[in-house]
Amino acid sequence: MTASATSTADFLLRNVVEALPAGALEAKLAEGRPLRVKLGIDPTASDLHLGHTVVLRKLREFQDLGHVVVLIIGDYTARVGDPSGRSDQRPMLAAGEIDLNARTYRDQAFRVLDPERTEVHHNGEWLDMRVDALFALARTATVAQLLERDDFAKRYAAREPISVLELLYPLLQGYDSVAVRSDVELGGTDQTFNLLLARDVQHAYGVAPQAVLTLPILPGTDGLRRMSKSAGNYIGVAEPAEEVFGKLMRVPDAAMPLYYELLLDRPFDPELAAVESKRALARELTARFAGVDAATAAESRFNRLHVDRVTPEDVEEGPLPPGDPVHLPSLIADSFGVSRGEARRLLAQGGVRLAGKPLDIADIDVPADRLDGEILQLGKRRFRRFHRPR
RNA sequence: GGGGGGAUGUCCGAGUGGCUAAAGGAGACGGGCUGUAAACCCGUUGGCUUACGCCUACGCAGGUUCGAAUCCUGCUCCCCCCA
Repeated sequence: MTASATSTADFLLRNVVEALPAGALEAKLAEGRPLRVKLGIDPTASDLHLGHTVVLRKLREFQDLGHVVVLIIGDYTARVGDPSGRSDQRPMLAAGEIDLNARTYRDQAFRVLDPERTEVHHNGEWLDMRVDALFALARTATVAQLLERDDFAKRYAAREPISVLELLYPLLQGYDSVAVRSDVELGGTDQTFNLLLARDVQHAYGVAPQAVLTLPILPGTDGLRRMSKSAGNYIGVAEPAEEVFGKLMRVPDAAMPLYYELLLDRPFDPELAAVESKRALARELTARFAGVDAATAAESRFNRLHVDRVTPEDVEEGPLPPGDPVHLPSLIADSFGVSRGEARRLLAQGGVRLAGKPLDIADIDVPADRLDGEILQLGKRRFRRFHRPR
């Protein structure tokens, strides 16, 4: 092995939790050719989120060294639903929904990846196979082997259901590796089993087994559970700048070191005040995905809203309903999409402001004059200005 | 084929005839505090109603009862075990 292959490997192994089997990556690099580095993403949600970008950034590093990324949109595997890290079965997605999601993935992935060095495939290209081909694939692993997987083992022990289809998932993912002849595959640590099983599948098909790199899982905005759409704790790369910035400011302080390590190129400074390090992170990441201008605007709006507590001027406008006085619960319910009961509750809790001043439950009916041209605020973040229709 | 268990509010999960719009937790939301949409504290969390209150709700359809999430019958769906 050459010295340069070793130092390149060291660079590529930064942040990597495990590189399996030992020395496999170095050996591949030593071949001196552009490697095919695989990442599979199932289009189960419409957006890529920051959690995905941890792996995407690592792929980018490979690209910058001249290697080729093979991005697989798992349109077929999405129909199975990867059970990794889940304790219950996933609902199958409708084909139309999957197609819709798949379309947006490529564009979003290219916010991080270099399109020039990326091959994109849908695994329906090869997984739409004949039954005898599927039989051949199914023969490459045993039930005992598949039950080795941690979450399968737990569910089996707990007598929870495991469908045969789920059991098949790792094999399908492994077949992807055969089809694209991947040299290296990346994934989160929850993917370790699948990534390794792919080696066996490749071997069974007479293809050189891939090296496997696993990366840490990024926690979501709750700072606890892995970032995912279904947990509702995700930050999408295509979200409006304001959302990205605000959501990042909502991430618990305790998760900051990990966010720095996995998403930024510079280390977390424990000396810096929590707010400042979070702010810097939010600024940088928002700029990365939404652009510098949008990030700057998002930050200043955030400051006005949450630091200065100033009512913004540029808010959505709407007409006042006919009738005077105006029944506030109805107006709030219709404008903000909450129920009248909730509007009433918010009013009673001091969560409704008119022109910056809190209203209370006595203000259930308000003269149209008081509302005309003024801004109604619901909670901290929802605003609307009303005008009397002419 | 046989036996057993289950379906409760956004989610998880108590509840076996009235005190149950339904414990508890999570989440979400509001307020307070704050250089954060962090942490922490308090509160709210089915719909309609200024309010009294009314309506809807515990898989679906019937039934028993003064009264049912709780009992009975049928149905649908799900899970486990044995074969």
